[in-house]
Amino acid sequence: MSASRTARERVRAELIREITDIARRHLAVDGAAGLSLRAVAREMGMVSSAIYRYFPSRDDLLTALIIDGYNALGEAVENAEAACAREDLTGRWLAVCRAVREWGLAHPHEYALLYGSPVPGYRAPEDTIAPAARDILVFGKIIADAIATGRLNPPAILPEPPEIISPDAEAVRGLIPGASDDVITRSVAAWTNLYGMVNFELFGQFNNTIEHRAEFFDHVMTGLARMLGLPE
Amino acid sequence: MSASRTARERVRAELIREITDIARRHLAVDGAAGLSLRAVAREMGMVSSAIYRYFPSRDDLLTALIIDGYNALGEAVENAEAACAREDLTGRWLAVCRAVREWGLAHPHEYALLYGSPVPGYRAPEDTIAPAARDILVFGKIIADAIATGRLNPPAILPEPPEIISPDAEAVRGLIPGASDDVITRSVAAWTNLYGMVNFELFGQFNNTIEHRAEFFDHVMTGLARMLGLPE
DNA sequence: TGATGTCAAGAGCAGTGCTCTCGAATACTG
DNA sequence: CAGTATTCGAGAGCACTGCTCTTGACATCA
Repeated sequence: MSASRTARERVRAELIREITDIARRHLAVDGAAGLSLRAVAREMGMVSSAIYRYFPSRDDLLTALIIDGYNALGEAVENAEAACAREDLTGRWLAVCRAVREWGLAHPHEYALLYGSPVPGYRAPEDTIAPAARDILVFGKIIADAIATGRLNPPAILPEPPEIISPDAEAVRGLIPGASDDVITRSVAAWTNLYGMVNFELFGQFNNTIEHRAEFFDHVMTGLARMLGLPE
Repeated sequence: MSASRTARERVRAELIREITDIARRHLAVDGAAGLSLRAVAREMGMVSSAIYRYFPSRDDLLTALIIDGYNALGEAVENAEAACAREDLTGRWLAVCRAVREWGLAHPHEYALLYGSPVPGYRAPEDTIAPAARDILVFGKIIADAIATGRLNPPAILPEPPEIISPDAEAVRGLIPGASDDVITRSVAAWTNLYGMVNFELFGQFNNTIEHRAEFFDHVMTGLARMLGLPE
């Protein structure tokens, strides 16, 4: 634990950072499939084999980028939501939605890495779970706040969720304390709708059809707020 | 146009079919990224360069698989919907939803090719547009039937869509004649929710959370039917 | 100073998409 | 029917990939 050892570790950490930075730039330009260890090494003035001292395989580098991506997205969502007045529940929900969409538009390849087709043969390790939940945590807090302040009134036009999904709802309840199965079901549905919209826009399904995408997105997300029972 | 020419063209068509069949099998096992022209050629007992007589590039082979995929999915949706009683509008909608989900579960890699992250550098050619719309056509017909028979009554809990998306709605109205902007907006939202759900399930976002997926899916899709205004 | 561990470099393996050339077989035409 | 034109499979080759292994230089520590 001498100073010299720390020095070595520091240069090592610095190199790892530089590698991921370059890799992220390549990812942003060429997408995940075009990410090449050799190209990253070339840009660093290293020989390709040296990279393997820092990332044992290409998948490990991808994992690092995925974790960074989840954190970047989560941070964007947290910041957007934190800028809203606490009592403006619908505004907080809309801020979350817009933050997801805008981050996706700004970083399409990274977004695809997180929410697009899984990379074949790649299995996300445990380390990705916590960062992946940052945005959901924010969302859950909004619903929980609405419940706690007695301001969640979901319109009674949906059937009750079937008994059998109760254990699943229970697993989600940790994020939304005090929520009924119905509220939890609506929340998960709204969440999938949010990401479904962003997916459709980013992956080209709206091409030649929906052109006023920001307005359309806002309108649908506002409707979801109503379905969730958030106040107008 | 003699018989011999037809003979050559026939063997050519047969070879193309065989290549796509083998490629589809490889795709189902290894995913799009693992699809290798050389491997396909090897399995056919050909030399790799010979494949290029039939598909000028790997992307062209991928395009063929994408078109086949859209057609297979579209056919599955058409068949499922055709098996329903015409007057059972909600049943027809649910049949469409389930057909999409079940086809996706049965062909995850092909589904990912259609609705997952776009393959980098790959641009879908015109030929894919028509097959890609087969499922949407079925869906549009259900809503159009509901309107035509006066049985579409969307609950009035959503805000009106903003004026600015009217041109987009107009573009969709070809699929759902007689629909208001509000109905069209709800339809597109429901459609994205359907695919958002299937994406989340197939791409792993429900792992360790939602385990009773068929039941959850059915419940959410039933809720969407209510939002669309389909009769109970 | 000498032992230990870390590192970059280089060669090499097996695989990829793709191009080009060269004979041979097939189809069309005078 | 004979000659020409077209199509096709085979093979070599280019540039690239991820990854492994060995070698020699360097810094760290006892």
